[in-house]
Amino acid sequence: MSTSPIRRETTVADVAAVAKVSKAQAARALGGYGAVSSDVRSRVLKVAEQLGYHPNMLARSMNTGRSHTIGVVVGDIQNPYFSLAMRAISDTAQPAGYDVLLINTGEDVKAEQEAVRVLQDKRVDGYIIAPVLSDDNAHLRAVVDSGRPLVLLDRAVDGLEVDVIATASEQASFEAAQLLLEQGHERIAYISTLKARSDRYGSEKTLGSTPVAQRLGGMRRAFKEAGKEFPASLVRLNAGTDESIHEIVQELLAPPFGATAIMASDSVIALSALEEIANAGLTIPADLSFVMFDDLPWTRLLTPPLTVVSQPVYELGVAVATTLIHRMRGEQFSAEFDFHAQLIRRGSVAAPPHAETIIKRNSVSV
Amino acid sequence: MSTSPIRRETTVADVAAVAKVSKAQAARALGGYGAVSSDVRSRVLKVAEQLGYHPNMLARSMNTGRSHTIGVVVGDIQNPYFSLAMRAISDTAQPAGYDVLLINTGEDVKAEQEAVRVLQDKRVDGYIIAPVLSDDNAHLRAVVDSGRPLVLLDRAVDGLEVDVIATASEQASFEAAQLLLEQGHERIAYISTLKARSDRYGSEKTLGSTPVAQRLGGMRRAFKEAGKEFPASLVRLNAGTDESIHEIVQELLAPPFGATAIMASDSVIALSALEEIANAGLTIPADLSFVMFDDLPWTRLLTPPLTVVSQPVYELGVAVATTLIHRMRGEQFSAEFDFHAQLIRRGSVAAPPHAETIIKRNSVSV
DNA sequence: TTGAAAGCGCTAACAA
DNA sequence: TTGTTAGCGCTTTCAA
Repeated sequence: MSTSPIRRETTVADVAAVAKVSKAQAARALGGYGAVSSDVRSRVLKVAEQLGYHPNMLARSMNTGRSHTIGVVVGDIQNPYFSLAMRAISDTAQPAGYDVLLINTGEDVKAEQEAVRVLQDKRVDGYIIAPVLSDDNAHLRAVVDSGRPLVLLDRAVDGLEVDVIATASEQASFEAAQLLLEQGHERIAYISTLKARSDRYGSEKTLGSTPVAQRLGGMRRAFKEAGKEFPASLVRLNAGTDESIHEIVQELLAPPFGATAIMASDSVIALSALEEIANAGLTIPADLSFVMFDDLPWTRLLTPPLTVVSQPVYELGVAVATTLIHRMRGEQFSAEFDFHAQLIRRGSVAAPPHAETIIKRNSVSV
Repeated sequence: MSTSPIRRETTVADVAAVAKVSKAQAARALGGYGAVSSDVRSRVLKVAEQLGYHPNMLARSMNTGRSHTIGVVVGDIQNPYFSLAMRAISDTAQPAGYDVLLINTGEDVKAEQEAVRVLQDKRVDGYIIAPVLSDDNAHLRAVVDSGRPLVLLDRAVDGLEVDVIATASEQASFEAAQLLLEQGHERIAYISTLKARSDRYGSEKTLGSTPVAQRLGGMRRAFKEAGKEFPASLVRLNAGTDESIHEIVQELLAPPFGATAIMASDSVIALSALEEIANAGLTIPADLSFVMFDDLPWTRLLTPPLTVVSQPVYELGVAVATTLIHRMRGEQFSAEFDFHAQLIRRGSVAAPPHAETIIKRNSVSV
């Protein structure tokens, strides 16, 4: 072996010595700052190349105070919503010279607090967080107090004045509920992973300005306009696991509740719910109507294709990264992003089984 | 404001001063190493708490040489295969005290080289890489030479003796091809994103020990056992974009090639291909049989449900992280992982349109 | 168990 | 343009 396996990495000092210049000059040439004559620069660079010099970013960061790393905290990187956003963040941050330290919390608040802690210790230059809870913010406040920029993805947090990049979904949700109401549905269920103190949704309870709150707001408005009462008992939160979703769906479909339509808050929930619906032997949309949030490619391949509410997830990711980058650079930045969800009508919504008026109308037209 | 926005972070020295102990003792107490009396420790810890002390990991890493960070390089984090593996890596690394620096290469070799460079500079303790190419390894060799452990995910690289965690897929692929052959298919196409010099597959060309090579090997074996010639002209590589996949599918379906069955190398390809197949007005499995690699939840929801080759992706991720962690700790480790893909027969494979013998058999039994 | 002092590899004053 | 000298915040000798 020509190179010993355990060898010290070459440093600026090594390069400087061989190139016969001062450590400072070598550092300047290597770091690309300060004033260096082209003669010295080329000599230093050549020696560095020969010696296989690689700058130690840890040392550099310690001096400059910038790590050129951003911390991203999400609930579940496996969820297509987040992996797409992550892709966008990565695509945007990389060309700007930032790398991404990714922490997955499994939608657990304690893990999120821990994540923030780690990122602070590692001195990331900025944070992108999709917070689990909207009303527990001590750890997020600590980030803000640290003076490093934080941009929230998807959900705002009560009393925290930071940039929030999210999708306006009240209107799309309104339209979805309206569509269902027009078809004769009244018992419309909504299932979400959103963490809440209770699994049930009380209208009095504030869900903050989370997307879920917006969506329920849109639904309420549709019910109000239709002169019907919003079935708050059909809203289910904390739908974290496959099992819990299966249970929820069973319960919603059974007598006391008897949902005739289900709106799934994201694709992960939808997949579990659809599985359970199939298990129950129900056919969409004849027995049950279905709407899912997020427009994934496979929704078009189902029979019938799913009616969905699409969100500009990639664009959201780009926006959140762009905003953060501007903040980290200390630049003025006040772009107004206007992302809104959009209802895409496909085939999974129809009249409920026993809505006589609708069925009558259908039988006439068919 | 009680706290000035621009303030220096509290350091060990600050804590030491207030606690009236030496910097060294404070550091020992805070860092949890060396010998510290319980009296000093508690005093130091209390002061640290009051002052809101947070260790500067950059400084610590510089001294210890360990950053407690692992670098993960993948082609496309948006691909469910990688996002699931990533989830597994994160779930495994976190409890072991490692964070993840994620770099997405977009399946571009230059980006991969750059990624490795960045990770080296940031002094990650170990690397998990799903290499784009199997025969271009200078940058990977540099990693090995640096003395920090590298574990390859999914694909081996020629001449690089490092741990490789991958799925054995020759047999499952053999069975898939066999299933198709039994049904009367001979013009079986295979579409992959694998980067190759040519889009076409020449049997003489070595694909290294990539999963694709294994899969094609399995298919060849099935053809050989059936006494048929393997249609190498129906193997398509470099299927990177939606457009290219659409084109490939169109071409494969048209006269010169006339594929009667398609095997999609991953879910991203499958989605594009299925879309194009639907556009072409073809019905699966009546007009065309279809097999996809990776068993995603939605494949069960299609009509017909897709016949797939499932891979233990999460387990793969856990294994790759576990292996790396052992290596980083310098522990002896030689667990034999035995991951193999598995054919799951569902409904997307049937006899090709004009296979008289099969059709005859069907019409008897139905 | 404690403390003083050196040093990790780099950047940042300051002089020359 | 160059070099000298201090640090950055921590760990790590080495003595005491």
